[in-house]
Amino acid sequence: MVSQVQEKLKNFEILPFQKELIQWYKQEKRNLPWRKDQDPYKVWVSEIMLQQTRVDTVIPYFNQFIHKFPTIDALANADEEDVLKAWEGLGYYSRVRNLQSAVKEVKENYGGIVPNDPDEISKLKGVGPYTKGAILSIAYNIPEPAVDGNVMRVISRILTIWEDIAKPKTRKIFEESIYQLISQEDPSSFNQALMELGATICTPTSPSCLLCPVREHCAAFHEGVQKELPVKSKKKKPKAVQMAAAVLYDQEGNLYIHKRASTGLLANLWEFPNSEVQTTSPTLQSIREQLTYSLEEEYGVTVQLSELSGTIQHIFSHLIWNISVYFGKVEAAPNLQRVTVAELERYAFPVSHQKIYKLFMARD
DNA sequence: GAGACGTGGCT
DNA sequence: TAGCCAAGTCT
Repeated sequence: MVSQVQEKLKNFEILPFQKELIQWYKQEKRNLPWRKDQDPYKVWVSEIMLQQTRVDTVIPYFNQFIHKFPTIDALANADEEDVLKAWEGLGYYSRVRNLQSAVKEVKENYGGIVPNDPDEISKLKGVGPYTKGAILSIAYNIPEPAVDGNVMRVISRILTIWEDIAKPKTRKIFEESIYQLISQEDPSSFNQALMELGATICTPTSPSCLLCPVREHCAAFHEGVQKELPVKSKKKKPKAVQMAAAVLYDQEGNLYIHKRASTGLLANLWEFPNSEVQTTSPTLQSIREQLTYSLEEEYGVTVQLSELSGTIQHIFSHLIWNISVYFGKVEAAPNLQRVTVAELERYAFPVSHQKIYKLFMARD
């Protein structure tokens, strides 16, 4: 495959391509908050936030995050609670736990300076091949490829690469291509230009080829196959899971919440006590009975739950939660965290449990 | 290497 | 609507 790329690059006008692409980028680039300077820390934070996440979603999170944690030192010294709270609603929460862990590593072992060595930076938690290349090129102007979904889409069209970009090994083909194509003078602009082009012109479904600054270099455009590329195999459907959750409250209006495990789904976030339930159980227990039993077993809480108060659906990338929600008045719940409504806003909740809380607040 | 890991927006 | 997507990484 790599030799195929070499073949395609034989008659490719690399220098004009670089020049036209970079010139377009410098003229048309969006004014984004992480482009105000080249601070490696801010570049790093932005790259982690942007993983699998839209620019428009990231902008307000980035601004608030940098306001709260302006430096490596600030983030290294912060409480994880506060860090997760700043990430609340962004998803893929291990990203920020890894980021804080890596920042501590940089503070302790690299004197607070983000390493500019490919092997050293790769050792940091949460820094994979893409983020490595992005930080090295954008913050340090080192000619390393930063191959994300945009770059695979753009390059697959430019060079008509028909490999399935959903396969992990395919990324290497694009990295090889970029090593050949990347500007040695301005790798930062080159890499960002490729991503910018993918985000604004060379889009997935209907690319605006007539506006493209490098369409004359694009094999897919010349062959009229830009909409057939890139090739990407389909992912399978998320699996539905039946859940039940209880909003427990007491006489004083306190609520009782639980901190999730430190690994796996939504790690270290807070939630209302809940349980997965069987809807196909041979004993045919009702969901409410299963939840009552589970509250007793898991949290030692004995409670008379309300009738079904509502249902929430929450769709993750790999599963679907259908949550039956109940309310319950308790005297106390020793194994759960008691909080006032005012205190609740200091705890980070996944969106699914924010929905549950809204249901509770809307009760009459 | 396939699956886990979130969320909200778009077609 | 159901599916796909958006600047991936870890296990």
